[in-house]
Amino acid sequence: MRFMTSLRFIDAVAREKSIRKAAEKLAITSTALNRRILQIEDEIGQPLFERLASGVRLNTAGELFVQHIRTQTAELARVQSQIADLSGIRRGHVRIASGADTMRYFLPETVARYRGEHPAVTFDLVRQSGNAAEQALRTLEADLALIFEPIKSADFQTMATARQQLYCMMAANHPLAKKPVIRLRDCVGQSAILPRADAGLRQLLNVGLIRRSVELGTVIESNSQEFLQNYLTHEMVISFQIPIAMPSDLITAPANDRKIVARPVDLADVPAGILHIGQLKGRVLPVAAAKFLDSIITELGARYGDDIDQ
Amino acid sequence: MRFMTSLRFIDAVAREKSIRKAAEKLAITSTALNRRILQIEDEIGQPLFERLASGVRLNTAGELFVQHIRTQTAELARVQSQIADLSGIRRGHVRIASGADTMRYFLPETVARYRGEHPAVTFDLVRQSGNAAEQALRTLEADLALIFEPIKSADFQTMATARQQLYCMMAANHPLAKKPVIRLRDCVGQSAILPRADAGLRQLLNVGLIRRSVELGTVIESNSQEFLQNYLTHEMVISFQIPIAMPSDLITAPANDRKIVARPVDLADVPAGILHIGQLKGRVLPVAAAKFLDSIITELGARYGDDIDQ
DNA sequence: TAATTGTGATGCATTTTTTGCATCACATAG
DNA sequence: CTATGTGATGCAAAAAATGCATCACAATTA
Repeated sequence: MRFMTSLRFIDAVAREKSIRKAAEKLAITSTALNRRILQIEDEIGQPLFERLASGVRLNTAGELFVQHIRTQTAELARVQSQIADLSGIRRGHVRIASGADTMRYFLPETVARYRGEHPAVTFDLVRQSGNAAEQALRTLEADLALIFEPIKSADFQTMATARQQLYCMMAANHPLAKKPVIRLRDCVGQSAILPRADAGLRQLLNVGLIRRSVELGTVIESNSQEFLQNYLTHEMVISFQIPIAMPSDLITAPANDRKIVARPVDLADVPAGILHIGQLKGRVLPVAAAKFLDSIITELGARYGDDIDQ
Repeated sequence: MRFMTSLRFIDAVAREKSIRKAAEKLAITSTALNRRILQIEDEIGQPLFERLASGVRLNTAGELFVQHIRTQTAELARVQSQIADLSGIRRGHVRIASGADTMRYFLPETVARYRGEHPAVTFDLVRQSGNAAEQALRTLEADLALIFEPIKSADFQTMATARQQLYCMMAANHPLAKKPVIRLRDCVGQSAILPRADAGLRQLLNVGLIRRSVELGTVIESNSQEFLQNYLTHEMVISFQIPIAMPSDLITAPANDRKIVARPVDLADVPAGILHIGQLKGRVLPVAAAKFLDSIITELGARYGDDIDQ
């Protein structure tokens, strides 16, 4: 949209904190960008940026104005999506900020199904921590966030939650694999490979470990879920995972020819964690995003039934 | 604001329902205006206007987009006002839609006091019927509305109300002037001059007249309050008015040297009417408008005390 | 301390965009 | 059918945006 150009440019400068850097990203010269900014500042009647030797920084007026730019950009996207929806073919763009848990299987499957019905809808999927995801909602870089952690921001509006019981993962020939349900005391002395401390799953597990006074032999920490899962076939260790981050047939299907198995951890030891699906409070989502949110909720309902709240 | 030009133009065409007429109002050629519209339609991906032989008309997409333009324009005004407020001197523009009642004395006095404190704030005051005022809020042509009538729109957010008792007005030497309180039965057979049927006051009076089975000799109807009031000194007739539409000292000050007097109508005959002060539901007002609303409420409180609700 | 590097601002020529005139094509009213 | 009004379009002129070269300033580095 042509008339948004100057506003987009200002937003870019605000994010880059430098006119020259922003100009490079925007594929124009710093001269042109600088002039657009001076022009807007002139029309506003006062500067939006402080000029520092190292670049620029938003002043108070700039903060207000950039916030306005971001909400207006999001609003425009919503209206465009609404208009596109009039023609029957749903178009639009959905931006999702989410943790690694849902990026593995849940989102690929859910997005694929949605795109099967609405091929003109495009997606941005950004893997981020809970904090960053909440921030992305606030700066309107994301429409939806899926967060498996306690929610910290008051601006987060939870649209649905899914309870996720912790599962213990291990090679099929691991001694613990024989038990249908794992108690934490069974894990004493076991070597474990775990996600890093900033993951919601790790926090959940820690609660149980402290409560039961169990210590694990943590031999590896990684923020790569791929690594953790694939490592299980190479050494006799255990790991933990929540259902949504596991292949959808891992729990339900018989484990005869599997190399890796998942066993639930007793809820008395580790309570179920909560996956939050939400948006920025008070925001009206574009049609495509709102409908995809419905799609997520339906999918969660089909998978976890009673463990879903809306 | 330069970047709003195309949007402003589209809004103008939507209001004029003709590109050529809008172009004239905007002081450009129809060619330029037409091209801007075609460009935006091209960017949106579908037409916003239906082309008729008599001009243009918004289609559904256009309705959505123009609504967006109007809210965006209002939002921009709010942000600008907020930014201006940072510098200490309050700037801004307040647009008020109101009936004739408050235009006579109340608004001139209240606006003057406010401008005394904030000379950089400018005003638009549009005298309109209740319906039109509600409509003006909806199209974002007005920030505030003062309506002495039942509210019809669900989009109207009442921020304050003031109860207004009906007063009977007459020349000081009129026989009824001796009574401190007027009963409707006192008015039987009196010649009366009244506002037209679409005024809130007239509707209020009618309720009482029907309830008490009283008929007035209505000799003149007019929608000019000036006319009604000034006519009282020329013929022995009565009229009716609410306090807010009377000079502020008419009720309180002694009537010794007055040519015109006001006497309250018994509340048992005619209930008090409600003056509604409000804005478009859900809208965040510019600083100047929000503060002026405070000012109105304060002024009403000072005048009518307990008869104010917030 | 002096040189270097990185920043935003600005004059001038160039390119791109917007505008206005003249005109077309079409619909409606008389 | 004619006259009048509407929006659309080709083309030249006017206006605006852009890029290059360069300046002035501050912070960092040698």
